[in-house]
Amino acid sequence: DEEMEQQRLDMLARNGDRKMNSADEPPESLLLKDGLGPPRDSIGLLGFTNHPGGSDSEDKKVVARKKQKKRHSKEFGEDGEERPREHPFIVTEPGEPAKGKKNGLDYLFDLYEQCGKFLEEVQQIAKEKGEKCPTKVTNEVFRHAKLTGAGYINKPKMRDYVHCYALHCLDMEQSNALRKVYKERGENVGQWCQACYYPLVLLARGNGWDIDDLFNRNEKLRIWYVPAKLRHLCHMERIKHGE
Amino acid sequence: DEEMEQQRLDMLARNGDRKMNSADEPPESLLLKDGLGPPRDSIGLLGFTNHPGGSDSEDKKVVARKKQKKRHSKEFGEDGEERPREHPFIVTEPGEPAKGKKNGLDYLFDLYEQCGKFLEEVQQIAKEKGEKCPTKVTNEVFRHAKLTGAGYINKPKMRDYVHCYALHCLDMEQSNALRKVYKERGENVGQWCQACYYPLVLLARGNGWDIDDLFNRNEKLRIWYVPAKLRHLCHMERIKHGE
DNA sequence: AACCCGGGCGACCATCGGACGCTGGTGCC
DNA sequence: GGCACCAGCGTCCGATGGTCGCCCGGGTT
Repeated sequence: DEEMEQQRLDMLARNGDRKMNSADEPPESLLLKDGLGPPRDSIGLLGFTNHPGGSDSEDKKVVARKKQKKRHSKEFGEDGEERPREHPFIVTEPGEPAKGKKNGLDYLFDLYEQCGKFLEEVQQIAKEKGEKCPTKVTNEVFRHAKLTGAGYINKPKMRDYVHCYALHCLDMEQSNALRKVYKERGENVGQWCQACYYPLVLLARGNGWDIDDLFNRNEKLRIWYVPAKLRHLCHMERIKHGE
Repeated sequence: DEEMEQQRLDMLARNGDRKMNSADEPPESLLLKDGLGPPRDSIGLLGFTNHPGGSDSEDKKVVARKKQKKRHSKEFGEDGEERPREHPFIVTEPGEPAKGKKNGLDYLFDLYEQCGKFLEEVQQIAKEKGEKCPTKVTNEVFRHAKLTGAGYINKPKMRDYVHCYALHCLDMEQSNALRKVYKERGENVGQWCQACYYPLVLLARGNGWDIDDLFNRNEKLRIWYVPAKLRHLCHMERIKHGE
């Protein structure tokens, strides 16, 4: 059980790998004006520049990840249709179009709405066929989206930003404010993405630490799995704040 | 799509493998007095003594099932604790104790209540640990039951009789009547188990063919997955009855 | 004791939810 | 053009829901 807690910490920490430049580290106000905001790293989201030095005997199973090989044939046609990668997202304010070969956050959030539509189609089809009817965005929904022409939608992308969409749904004011601040600072998408966790943890605190309930009560959010990272952050804060 | 329908039929049919003795085939009244009851096999539950002769080129993937080896060491102790198999169920009337080395149906249904309790424990634990909280009887619940001393509970057993428990929950009158009839006939558990499907299909019909809704509205049933076979039977009947 | 019926549940499988880091697109100099 | 940054998403993985039929318990002869 203690061992599991350590694994969870490791997992959460890994995200801190993204380079942390201490020189121009943003002030705490980044977390938005509330006096509630703990100092930047107090819940373990950042820091841990690398594996915590303490226990190097703890190789465990977390280590060995097999080398991934992308075929990406490059050599002539091969089979059919290699989709070019989508343009990266940049932090934009609401209504602001993305400049250059980039996509804005309004577009990102629209993708979630599209998935909702695809889910409804999958549900309709399932009911007609007398098959089990999903209540969440499942692999089947992503498959259906891809086959139905939305090849630009895929599971890992949508999973990466679920919590950002959650903030957008649960507190658009705060979501918009966060976008504005991060845009003006010139922060990259990764930083903004990380920053979205905090306001959500605060929202969860105001809801008796029940993040699942927060998701389930919201019409748009109900169909998305609560990201494990968000759930664990809420848990850790609850413990730290003394239940 | 047509191919899938065929696979479904195959699957449903396989159950008919249980020897069908045409000599002493029970009369249609077996289905209980309602005039609604179609003739015994009209929804494809039985019959299909073996693979439909039509397409033998259709080896597909349905065929190759690997040889199962049960270790069942037999040779002295080996490791620890080989649980003896539970006594088989027999059809009993409500309140009737099972004779001989058998278990009665009241006991069977109690197992489902026990699983409900184990689920509640797992939910409590999950909430305390800030982990995802199951709403259904999952593998985790079976694991918890086994570890917590209910070694006589296991997944395939509980799955085998979910629809019987469903009938018990949704229409105890009819469930009790069915038990009585099958008991008096001296039918075995397999026959009774099969017979439980029909009343449920009828119940579903009275609920706009929505079997999931029937499960979800019932306090006790909500935690059990709707068996695929039951869902498909409802679907086939809906189609046959002209939507 | 020998036999056969029938069903308990071990073990398997496709697919799921979930995660991570390799490529390679992109902007800057 | 060359390079460094960084994030899209291919690909992997443990575990899940679901299933089937082997093996043997049990009643009968």
